[in-house]
Amino acid sequence: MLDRTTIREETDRVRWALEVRGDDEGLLDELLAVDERWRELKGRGDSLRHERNVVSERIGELKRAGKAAEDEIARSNELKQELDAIEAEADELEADLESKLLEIPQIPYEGIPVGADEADNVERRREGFAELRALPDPVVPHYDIGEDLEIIDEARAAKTSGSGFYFLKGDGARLEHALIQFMLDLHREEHGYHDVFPPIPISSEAMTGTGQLPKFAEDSYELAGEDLWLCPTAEVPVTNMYRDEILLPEDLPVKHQAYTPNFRREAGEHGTQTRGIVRVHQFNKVELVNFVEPEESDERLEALLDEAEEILRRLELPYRVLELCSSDLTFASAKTYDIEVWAPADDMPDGPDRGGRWLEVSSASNFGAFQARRAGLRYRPAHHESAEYLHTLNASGTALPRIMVAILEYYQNPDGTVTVPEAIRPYLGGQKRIEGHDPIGETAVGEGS
RNA sequence: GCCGAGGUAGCCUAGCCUGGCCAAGGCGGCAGAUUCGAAAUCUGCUGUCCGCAAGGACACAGGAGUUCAAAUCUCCUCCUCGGCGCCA
Repeated sequence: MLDRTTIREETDRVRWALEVRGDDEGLLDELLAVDERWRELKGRGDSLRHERNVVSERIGELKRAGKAAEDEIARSNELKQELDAIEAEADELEADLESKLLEIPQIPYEGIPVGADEADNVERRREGFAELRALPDPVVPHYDIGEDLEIIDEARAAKTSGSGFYFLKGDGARLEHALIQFMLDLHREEHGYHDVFPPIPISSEAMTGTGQLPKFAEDSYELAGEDLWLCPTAEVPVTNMYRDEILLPEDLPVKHQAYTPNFRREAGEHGTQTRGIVRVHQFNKVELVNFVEPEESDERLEALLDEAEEILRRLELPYRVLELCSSDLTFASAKTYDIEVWAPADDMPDGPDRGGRWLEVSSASNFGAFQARRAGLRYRPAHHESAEYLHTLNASGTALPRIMVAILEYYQNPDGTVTVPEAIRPYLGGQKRIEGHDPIGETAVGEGS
């Protein structure tokens, strides 16, 4: 969140932020009005409390001297009544202020593209298109080839969990494990990341710290009867693990990575563009989380993007990099790059000129002090007496299902098999191709045919 | 889940039984004095909020209550540690 001083003293910037994000500015005006009233009451309450303290002290003196203090006690009780009324209203206003403040988004960095919707995102680069593999014509979509090879099973997942879930089987499950391990190893060995495996149920407090709550409660799964939510992204537990702590300069930069399953309700997201496993309720992801000193965050975002891109380069998957425009930024982000992998099968109107479509596999964001302020993430700079909020950043490194989609489509062969990208063969015992075969076989499905 | 002990400032600790006299003391950090410079020493500062300021309010895990007055008494919640139980 933004701090109150920013809201008061840099109102124009906050207003600009709401405007370019396409958010309602009414909230800001309400907030300012509430703040003004609150400050007035705060002042009155403070002076009443001061008087009460003086009177109380006097009572103590009188009693110790063995004298009567009835008048003072009466005065004190009177003050208490007045104070109660003022405090009741002030508390109410304060709570209102807090909740409004939590709904004011991060101010985007100057210089980011200003735009009305995702069409205004700016494509920065395309990579990996110089030497493309020879592709079958037509390319079989991942949901079909996944079923043919018996490695993705949505039908059976419907029996255990409903729609929007899938089983990975045989080489599909092995490919998933291989990709996870490959990503973790790469980031650890070459980018200096420290591994973390966090708890998956997450408290409301932590969800608020990174900005998922209170505004986006409907996006996540809440556990019945508990104040806990299923992890929507490892960003939440990993960013919150140092909640209310003050880190030392030598702790920085913090570079943590975590593989977790991620759970999202994705209410209302159905249609042809979401067929298969591109938009599901549960998916695995390796997340990169960074904490840095404020002056380093701009540079770190570029480095973070490069670290995430390295996964695509090693897997030799063609992709592009977008810089998100103001209205497409997430709530807490000041600047975001998206990495979209090329999935050649389904021709979409907004897809690349070679056909197929773009799938977002990573989003690299600089949150500035926005999350740090909410979550109480501070550090004590060398030669300074007071703690300061640090800057948080994160990037997916990367999301698994869409990488799987890209591999199944881009690496497929005319004979219906899929070549394993060289970078991950060591994780599959040297295996070069995925040829399918579920030992349980089709007869066990029992579709009634 | 049961029993017990705890949670005080960036860190360590006292105060709690017996309510009031600024949450004492130490470490660390900052500033000043001293010094050619440093060490040592001394002094001040070292949380949040309101206020132009003077100043004031708040803060002892969180919340509620008792009281003229709560770190201190009462109740509830959370968390940590130890023991018992259960368990992949």
